[in-house]
This record gives sequence, C-alpha cells and structure tokens, in this order.
Amino acid sequence: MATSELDKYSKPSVAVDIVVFTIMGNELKVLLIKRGQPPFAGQWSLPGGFIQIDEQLEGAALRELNEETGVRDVYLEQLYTFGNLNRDPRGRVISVSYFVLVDSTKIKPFVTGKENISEVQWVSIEKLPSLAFDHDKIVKYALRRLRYKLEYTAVGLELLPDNFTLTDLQRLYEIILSQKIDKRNFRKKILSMGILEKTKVFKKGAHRPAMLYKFKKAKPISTFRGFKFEG
Amino acid sequence: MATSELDKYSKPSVAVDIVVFTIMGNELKVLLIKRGQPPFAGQWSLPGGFIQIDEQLEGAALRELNEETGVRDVYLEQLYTFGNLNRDPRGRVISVSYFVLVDSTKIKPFVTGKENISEVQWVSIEKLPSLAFDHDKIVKYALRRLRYKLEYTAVGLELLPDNFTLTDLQRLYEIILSQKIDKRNFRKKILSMGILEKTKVFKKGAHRPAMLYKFKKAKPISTFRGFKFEG
DNA sequence: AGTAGTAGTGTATTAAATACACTAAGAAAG
DNA sequence: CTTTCTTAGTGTATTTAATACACTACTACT
Repeated sequence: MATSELDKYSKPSVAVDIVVFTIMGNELKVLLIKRGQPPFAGQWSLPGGFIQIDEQLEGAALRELNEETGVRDVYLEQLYTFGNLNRDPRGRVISVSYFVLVDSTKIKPFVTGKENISEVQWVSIEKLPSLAFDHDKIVKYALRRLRYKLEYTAVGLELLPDNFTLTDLQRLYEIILSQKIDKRNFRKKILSMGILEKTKVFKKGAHRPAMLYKFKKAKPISTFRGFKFEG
Repeated sequence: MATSELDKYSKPSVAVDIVVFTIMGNELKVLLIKRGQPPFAGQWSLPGGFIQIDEQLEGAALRELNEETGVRDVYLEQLYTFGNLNRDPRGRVISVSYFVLVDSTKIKPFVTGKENISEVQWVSIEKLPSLAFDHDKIVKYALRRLRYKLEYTAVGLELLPDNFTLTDLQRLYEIILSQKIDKRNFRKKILSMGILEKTKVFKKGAHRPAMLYKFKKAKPISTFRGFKFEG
C-alpha cells in the first residue's frame, strides 16, 4: 500500500466505543466491561478498542463488541466522533462511537476471555458508576440520541423480541423517556403508523391474554429519518 | 508523550472535510476547492485536510477551512465519520466531516496561496461536478442534515445577515427545502417560536419597506435539538 | 396621479394530540 | 362455581397545530 505520503505526519490512534442499550426488568441498561489493564485498570468502561488498519469502522465496532462481550447480530448506528486531546492518557486517541440496541432475551453477554476484561455487566442507566476515559460523556450523548429517535422512528422495536404486546412496547417507551404515557393514545398512534401486524397469537399469563404483535416486513426501521449511512 | 503502547499497531490517517453552505442569489451553494496536486489533481473537492497530532478535531476543521479558503468565524457542527477502506487512494484515511453555515454577505472565500489549490468557488448544489474521494456522499449527507435540521431548529438563521426581513428568511427556507411556503403560515409559525425580534429599522428599496428582524439573545440555536457536542 | 411590486395581515377548515373511564378476559383463591 | 384480582382492550370530546386562501398598505418610479 502506498502510504508514504501519509506517513510524513504522526498519526493519532483511532478507536471505536460502543454504547449497547437494552431493557431488562423495568430498567434501561448499558453494557459495561471492567478493564483488566491500564489505563483505568479495574474501572468500568464501554466496550471498544482500536481499529485495525484494514478494517471498516462498523466492522471494528462489531468485532470489538463480540470479542469483549460475545454480543453479535445487532442493530448498529454511528453516534459521534470524540477527539479531545487528553481523552486517553496513553496519547492521542480519536474515538468513533457507536450506538447498539439489543433484545435482552436474545443476547447474553459474557466474559469471553479473549481480552483482558474481568467483568461484563448490564448496568442501569440510573446507577452508572464513573466510567473510564470520556465514556460518561459518550453514554450521555447516546442516551440523548436514543430518546430523540424514539419519538419519531420505530427504533425502539430493536429492543423487543420478535413478538411483543402493545403493553410491552408502551412500557419500553415509558422506561426510556422516563414518563407515563396514556394507553389509548399510545395504541392509537403506534397502530396508525402502520408498522405493526397482529400475529393472531396470544401471550398467556396470570391475567387476560394479550395479543402479540410483530413488525411488518424486515424491520425497515433503522434508516428512516435517522442518521445511519455509508453502507 | 507516552505513546509507545499505541504504536504497536499501524494507524490510519485522520482527516477532516468540511461542507460549507451558503445562500447566494436564489441558490444553495457549497464551497469547493480545485485540487492542485494528486490524488485527484485538477478535480473539485471539499475543503479539508489531515489533523495535526496535537489539535482538536473542530480546530483542525476550522484551520483547514481558513488555510484553504480564508473563511473563518463560522457555525460548525460535526456530521459523520467516513471510514471506507478505499476512500483515499493513498491509503487508509478516516475522515471526520463537518457542516458549516455562513452568511455570504460576510464571508468571501479566496485562494489563499497557503495550500496547493488552484481555485476556490461557490457551486450551486444543483450543479455540482463529480467530486474527489467520497465527497459526493459527504455533500449528500450534509444536505440531508441541513434540510432535516431546518424543519425544527433555527439553524437556518446562520445563513443570514444579522438583520433580515421575514421575506429573506422565507426565501431561505424555500431554497433549501426546494418548495414553496405560504407567506402567512410561515410568518405565523416563525414568529410564534419567539426567537425573533423586530429591529424597528426598515429595509429600504424599490418597493414597500420591510421590517428588519434579528435574533433574540446570542444565537442560542446551535445546540437546541441538535447534535452538536463536545465543547 | 397612476402604476408596479413587495410587505403585511386574519379566518375558516382540517388534522393531530391530548384527556379521560369503563368493560373484557383469564387465573387464582375461597 | 362464585368472587376477586390483574391486565387487555376500546371511543369520544376537547384542545392545539397545520393548512388553505385574498386582499390592503406602502414606497419608488414614471
């Protein structure tokens, strides 16, 4: 590869950091890892790492996420690129951050052993510890984007199983937006979007069975009014 | 600086590219430069260049813009980071793109001579030539973002002089969105936002004088529902 | 004095968002 | 088998926002 011209100046390192959201219990959670080596050894941080020279940015995000937590097959979207001079004590590191939504019934993160990581944990957004690097800022930004997108895209459906009740979906909105929503108005609006389809199957349980819904077609959500790009 | 650990792997180069929009005549225009050296010598491209190792990303964008076109003191916002493997024939270059809006009555781009650039030109968005690298894609993305933000932020005001008539503002919206807008409805809506203030001065001209308006306060626009971050 | 051209204004209609309360279905307990 | 508990499911009236639409006001120019 003819990189000689590019090598005249010293280059920054480029990393990816990934904010993985899920809904568990009645909480919005973020996937964190506990670092096993410096800098910030023993501290919680976002999954992520350096990109390889012959690797796409999105590919790097997916690879790091999988290597560190076993998570794969997810909805991914670029967030923002953070480049403050002092964000990494080792030197100049620019981080391209990504935003991932997963269904917690499908995805079970674990310590893979491929990386020097001592723990992998879902942590409630309400109880986040102080994170390594500038990861607090990245999470804050990701949360803002999630709330924002939820209001006029169907991105939230990425957080649910294939079949779900309208009550499940409403609870998801309430958890993420931290506010009560009127049941009738919510149903009216979400159904009027025309993106859901009845499955004719009911969720059985202790009380009145609820109709299960699913997406129409192959989840056309991701790029609707959104910011996904560069295929 | 302790970069030894970071130097174990080969690093990509990191560049910034800037999409500068303005309104001139009755057209939306983008600022282009004609490259004076390979790759893509003689071809039009966006202003931009490599970041320095001790320089903020935004700072690099502003510096490159100024060095190449003389433009400074502008509204700047990060757009997206493009990292396809083959986007630069010289090797692996990741580009953090930025979005700039300027008032064409204040800003006069020129060939500074500091860089190997043969021309600097405003080019109508309708008549863009094929651009170097993946800059077509970047412009397309920037335009989408501009239209999108225009609909629910006051970002468009960055394109106007300090004092402007409501007709000026409406024309700006019509040009960017490529559609006619009803005068009475436009005025009702824009005034109901409460962001404009009458100056009590009139714009004189060949016909009935129009009231000049200005922003309230110190242009609080930029970060409203937007995506600006990392101060 | 008249003409040309832009500035400025209000109301009626339609569509969307909100507020609000009861009945239905099944499981569990007695 | 009757009652109780808990969640599912539904409609209408009100308020607010978006749209459609046409004339008068002001100044410069001839």
